[in-house]
Amino acid sequence: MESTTRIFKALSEPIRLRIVNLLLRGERCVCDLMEVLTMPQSTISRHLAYMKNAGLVKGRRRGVWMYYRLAVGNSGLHEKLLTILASWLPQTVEAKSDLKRLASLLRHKDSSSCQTNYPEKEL
Amino acid sequence: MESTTRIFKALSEPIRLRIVNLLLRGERCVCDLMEVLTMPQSTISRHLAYMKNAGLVKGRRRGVWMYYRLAVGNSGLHEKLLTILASWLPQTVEAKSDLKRLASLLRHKDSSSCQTNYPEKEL
DNA sequence: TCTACTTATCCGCATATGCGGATAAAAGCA
DNA sequence: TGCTTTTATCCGCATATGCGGATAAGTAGA
Repeated sequence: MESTTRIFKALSEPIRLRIVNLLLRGERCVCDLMEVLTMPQSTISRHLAYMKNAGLVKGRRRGVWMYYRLAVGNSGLHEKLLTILASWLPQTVEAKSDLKRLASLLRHKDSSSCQTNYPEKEL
Repeated sequence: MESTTRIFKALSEPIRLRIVNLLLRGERCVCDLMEVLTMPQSTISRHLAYMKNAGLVKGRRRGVWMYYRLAVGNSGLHEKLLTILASWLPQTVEAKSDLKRLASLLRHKDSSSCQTNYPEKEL
């Protein structure tokens, strides 16, 4: 029950729900997240640390970049939560506008900056 | 999104999840909740006020007693949350023991004290 | 109205957490 | 090693929230 309330806490800030929304489309590095969400890097990293501690996301280092992705649900509740978030989040105005900004960012990004090896889901 | 994070916050304390669990079986007055959860009345009332403010529960006064019940989900997400909580909560040890204590309380309760008019779900 | 019972709110206190600038740490490259 | 880039953590500060005893408010009955 404690681990469940930690997940709920991790979902209790709008900015963190927006991060979840972005990670639903694949892993992202901190620099992309801060650009899309237009928040200072320390703020983004702090939220990611909080979500990681709650078991909501996982991080993978690749060179200087840290890529974060959603952790697969390790309990029935966690898994179902991700499912309903995946169906609900994209309807929200914040999510839609973030995804637009992300798509534009990926289009114009310098190819020498952070890239993911993983196939992206459609934006 | 703001209203959603308020619901998540309302679900972010173990004691509040235990209240949700009890309310899944029907409405309950504050005095029953404080007895089952063995917490002081001010603590129970404070949590109920928080949950009510988040739209998670509703209160109904009947004489001196206040009966609280789960609010029906007014958004798709809210509704789905209640559904998965209803399937997950009863599996937890805390929920099981609370339901036992509730059943025993209802058995031995003085019939002159608070009663509900609504049919109870099976304990 | 006075009293008893139930619940809501207030109070002081402690902790958790948010913010964002500043600084430290990690990694890669020359 | 020294420099650059990216990310993590630290810092001081402000706010939110938890706790439970004390008190206020609401209700019913004598």
